[in-house]
Amino acid sequence: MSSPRQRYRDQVRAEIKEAALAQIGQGGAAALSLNAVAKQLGVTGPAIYKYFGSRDDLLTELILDGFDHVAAAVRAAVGEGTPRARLHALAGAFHGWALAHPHVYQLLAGTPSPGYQAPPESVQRAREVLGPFLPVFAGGRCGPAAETLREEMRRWVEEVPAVAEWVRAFAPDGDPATALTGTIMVWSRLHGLTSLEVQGQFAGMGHRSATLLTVEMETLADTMGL
Amino acid sequence: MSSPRQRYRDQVRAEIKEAALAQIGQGGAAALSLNAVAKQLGVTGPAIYKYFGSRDDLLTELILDGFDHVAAAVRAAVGEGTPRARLHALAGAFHGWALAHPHVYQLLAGTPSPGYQAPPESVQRAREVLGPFLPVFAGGRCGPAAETLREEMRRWVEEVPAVAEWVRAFAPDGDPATALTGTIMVWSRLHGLTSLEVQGQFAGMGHRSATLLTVEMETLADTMGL
DNA sequence: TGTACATCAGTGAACGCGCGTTCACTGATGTAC
DNA sequence: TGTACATCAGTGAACGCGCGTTCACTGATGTAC
Repeated sequence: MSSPRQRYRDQVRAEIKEAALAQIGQGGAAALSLNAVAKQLGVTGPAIYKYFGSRDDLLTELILDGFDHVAAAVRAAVGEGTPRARLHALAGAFHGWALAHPHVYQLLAGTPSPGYQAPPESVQRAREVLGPFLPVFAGGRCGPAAETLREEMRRWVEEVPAVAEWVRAFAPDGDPATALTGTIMVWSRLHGLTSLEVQGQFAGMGHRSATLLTVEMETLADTMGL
Repeated sequence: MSSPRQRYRDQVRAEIKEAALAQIGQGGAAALSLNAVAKQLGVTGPAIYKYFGSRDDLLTELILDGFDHVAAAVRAAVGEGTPRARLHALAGAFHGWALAHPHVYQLLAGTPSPGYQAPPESVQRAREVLGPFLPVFAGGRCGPAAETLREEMRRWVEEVPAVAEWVRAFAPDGDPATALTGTIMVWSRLHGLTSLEVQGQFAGMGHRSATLLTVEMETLADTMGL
């Protein structure tokens, strides 16, 4: 049970984050201004410093929150069924989340704003997002085209213990290199179509975004022998 | 033959652009400051206004130049051979250009900076970049997975005359919808892996970027029946 | 239940900063007779 | 070849702006006796 003061603090912190995200939504991370956030909450600028140490601290927290949110969305789509069906479910969750929160997606995956240093934890968080894809591919078999990539993944997983651990945590069975190969490819494809769409580059184009997503996942499933 | 004054003007304009690009290289478009550019050229801030109407004018010219450059790089890779080989050549040119000019690539394809309005010409320029891919796919045949996407492309090309013209200009023979399907997919895949790489997300990963590119193009060629 | 004290959210003034942009000007460069 | 004039690149001062951040403060809220 938290004290009333703590409860109030938490609530104001949440309101600050919300206003900050809204601001990022129109102008990117560079448009985030503490003074503007304060004004929107009906408060003077310095008041923010009671809740966040600095502008960068706020930005960092927004980014880590974003990773947690998308990771939760993907995790929630984990289920039963054929590997192919599971791939579609996970990809749909990722893509759907990004479209629902385009500003946050750009914050996570877009160009970092000038002078901002991404926190080291973000690598770990990104792995949480992609982790659920690993077991989907772990039981597959790479087609001939993907075999060269698998070879490189095999070396990677052998040389970097943290990667081996990551794969083991999500996909204890099956071949780690195959799991990584599929996951890298799904990441690249998802990011490609999602970021083009989130940036409005598909605007006025005659396709529904879900169609491209489906095609890309379907062909990836073929390649990975799912 | 241009006058000495004109020649001098052109040279200074080029130097300004160069310094501006270097600045964008470390900090994104939001880090572009006219005063800083001027200082780097050993000149006071207002002098820039003799050459560019405003900061946004400069940014616009950099973007349009960037499109022209990447379009030229792709065009230079057009050649003979099987469709599959031509696809690899074009994709390699695109990807290679992006890696050689990561700042510019992010300028073209990344999050626009706050308050900046992309010029309408940029749509036309982007079509010049992707155009050479159209004839590669025009003679292909979509696999079953891509068929739904092709159907949407068929409607698009029927409804938007500018798109039909674009396809006809680059791929007078073959099926326009198939050409568009392959081109959209190649765009999405290229942007995905290129932007992840340009943003350093693949850093410390055990794969050479060319491998992923090759695999993605190889599997796309399979899907499109090349 | 009432009083004394500690906590702490928020204020308002101030700091230095760099930004884009304007304006009247100086002085060198080029042009025309 | 020399002189008068026009062009125009660049200067320096100034504008208003919003930014992140600090600091001493006020006043309300919560706590302890």
